Amino acid sequence: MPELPEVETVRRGLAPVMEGAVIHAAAVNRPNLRWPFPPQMAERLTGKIVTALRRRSKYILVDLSSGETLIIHLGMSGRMLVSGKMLGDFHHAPQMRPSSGDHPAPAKHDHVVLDMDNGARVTFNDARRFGAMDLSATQDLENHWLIRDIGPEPLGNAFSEITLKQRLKNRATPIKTALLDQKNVAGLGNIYVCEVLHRAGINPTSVSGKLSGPRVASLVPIIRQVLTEAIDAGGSSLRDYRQTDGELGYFQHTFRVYDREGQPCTTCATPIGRIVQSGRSTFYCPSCQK
DNA sequence: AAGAAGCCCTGATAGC
DNA sequence: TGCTATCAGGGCTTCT
Repeated sequence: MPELPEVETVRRGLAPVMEGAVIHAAAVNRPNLRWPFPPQMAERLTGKIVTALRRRSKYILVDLSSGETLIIHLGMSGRMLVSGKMLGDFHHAPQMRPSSGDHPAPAKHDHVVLDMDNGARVTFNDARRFGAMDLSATQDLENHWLIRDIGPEPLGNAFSEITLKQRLKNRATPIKTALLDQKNVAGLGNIYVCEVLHRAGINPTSVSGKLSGPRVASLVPIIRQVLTEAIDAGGSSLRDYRQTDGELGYFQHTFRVYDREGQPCTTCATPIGRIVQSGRSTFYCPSCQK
């Protein structure tokens, strides 16, 4: 579920409580998520200042004063919970130091817990354990095996009509599958690919390499728009989440096609269809998307 | 080489 | 009620 907008929302929620703060204690409650944690992960986190929180594709990057970066992927069910007495005030007064305590009881699947020196607690909970964490030298981050093959950030300058056309040229794979491929463009998942193709009026089964230049070009601003709208929706929900249970990243959002099989298309009222491509559900309007 | 299927993992849900 | 089958999906690995 977490795609680029959800991950960005989580990053923004974590930044005020983590940036500039020291990781006072790190609890690593199991040896692995999808892959083993790096050696001595707790020790390598403890006592380090979080100098910056960044995002690359669906990865959250936690830069540390040690020169290492903690790479976090939420996978499918990963969640971040922020707790602490001064929860609602971190953003405005990050220098305040609430007393420790005042955290919810440990929950099932709380795999990594970071206690910051400002009293905030950041808990990574992931039922399905498709998530991942690793440590990399910050300098070498771009060469990390999880990151090195990822394509351009869709909201950055490196993503353009030219690069997308280049990537799709001569490709026999359906456009749905191509947009899901992180090498072509970073951060899109099943939900937003479906939404993008609906807005673009492109049938998900269209052969990538046979789409006309203008149609491929039209995808670029639509991808940017869909992601930006979702990030904005997430951002506006941050405050609400912090005031309630501190859970980040899963906000109320309505989709035009995703998970709406049989329901009327918002554009033409034709029932939304569902097909399976590369083992994943694709939702689309058989009438609008040709 | 490219494309598609397989796999990991648990919880929610549907069906019996 | 309770069990079982199915599905969800990011992204690496394996197969064709």
